[in-house]
Amino acid sequence: MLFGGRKEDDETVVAMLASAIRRDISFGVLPPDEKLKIEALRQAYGGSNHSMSETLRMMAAEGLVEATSQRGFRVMSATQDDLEDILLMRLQTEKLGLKRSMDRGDVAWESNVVAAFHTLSRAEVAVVSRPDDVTALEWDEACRAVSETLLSACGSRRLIQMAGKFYNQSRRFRLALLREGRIDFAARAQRLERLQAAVLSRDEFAALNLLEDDIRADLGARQTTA
Amino acid sequence: MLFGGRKEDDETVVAMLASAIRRDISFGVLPPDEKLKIEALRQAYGGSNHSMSETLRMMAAEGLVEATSQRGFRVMSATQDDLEDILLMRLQTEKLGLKRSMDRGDVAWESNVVAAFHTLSRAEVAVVSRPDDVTALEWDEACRAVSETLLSACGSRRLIQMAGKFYNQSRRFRLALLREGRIDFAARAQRLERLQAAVLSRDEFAALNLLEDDIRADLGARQTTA
DNA sequence: TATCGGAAAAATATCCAACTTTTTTCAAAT
DNA sequence: ATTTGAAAAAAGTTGGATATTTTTCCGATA
Repeated sequence: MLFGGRKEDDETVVAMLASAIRRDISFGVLPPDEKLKIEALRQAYGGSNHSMSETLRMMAAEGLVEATSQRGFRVMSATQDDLEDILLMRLQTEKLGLKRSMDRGDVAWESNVVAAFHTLSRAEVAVVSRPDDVTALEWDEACRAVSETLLSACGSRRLIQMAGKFYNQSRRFRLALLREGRIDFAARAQRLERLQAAVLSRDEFAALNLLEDDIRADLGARQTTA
Repeated sequence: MLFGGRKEDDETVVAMLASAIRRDISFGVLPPDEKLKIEALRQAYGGSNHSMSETLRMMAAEGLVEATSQRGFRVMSATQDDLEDILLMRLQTEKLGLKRSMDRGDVAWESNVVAAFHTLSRAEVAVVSRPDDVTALEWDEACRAVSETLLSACGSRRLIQMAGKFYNQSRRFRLALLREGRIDFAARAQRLERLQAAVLSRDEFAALNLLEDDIRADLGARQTTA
């Protein structure tokens, strides 16, 4: 475990186990395709065999873990195909969600968008200067919050859920890019600023293109626009 | 339980419980928003409390059941909003999937499509003449098989999963329409025939429009095209 | 040497019974 | 009518026990 992030507040045991394992998968502590043996995990993370079993079953639904009947669980693979598949789904869900939010969002939504972008800009500065795991996690959370906020006015509960799920699946790849120093933060800052402006001025065409660029950059893909 | 559909073949206990409960939710035996108490379900469907708990947690991920921390589970609501949300997601996922399949599908895919449509046409005849629950279930399965086959060549594992998930969520609504005799099977037959023709002749525009019409009709929504 | 088969070991899946904590219910008191 | 708080119900958790399945490994056979 990277840092004993037990939020001993209100969460249930299964939820705590899930977030710990989720984090370790995101950071690659549990590498792709690794077998997840109940007993071993139980000793490493705590909890009973049942709790662990339920946790893994839950994470299988999230797409972070692969379940095979009577053969247990393993960390979801992270091949080029997976990356492209996740990229496709993120583009589809987030673009649609943003479009709908821009059609429906009110002033309160706009304020939330501004707030989320502001938080992110601070997190970007922090992660550039202090690239440890805690900062990385906070940066990633800020990114997620922006995405979530952008979609929050789309009016479709299921679309939001789906987008969140695929964002979670993409975490591993983004954090790997960060670790390898392959993120151009200057370009990012510019892109995010333009995205925020486009969203607030309700320039749908520009916003969707910028969002697409951002998601592609997030996953290390080539840009569409020059 | 409608009919003790235990497939005592290979499935695990949790899988059997899930398919039994899934079916009872689809048929409305377990109505929307009904509280699902572990102990009561355990007695009705069998299995231990853990098996039931895992089953419900799994079904929550499928979107057929709603889980609230420390407050148990209830059958997912089935409001007009839910219907429209599911409709939106089915349109998005299935249209994109079909488009991609039509770009990529080979002759083997075409053969599968023809086969699936043929099976469905037989099931349609059966469900019109003999509208009992078993026939309804077979008809529904044939519909699902067509949808799954249409998407099978789309090249995106996650897209296929999503589409299947939302199809499952829409089952309740389709079966309700069927029960209430609100399905125009003549129009359906025509639509399906035209859809198959459009798909096979790779007429993307026509195919996507027909698919949209079919999904909308499936969920009792107004048609877009006159 | 390769592989085939089957015993041994490991791991999963399941159940039972008890216990803790949280939520819900319900009736009495303000 | 609202609040309060104790009793009841239900969810969450655990440990241990057992059955079933998968994997591993080793010797026999071709």
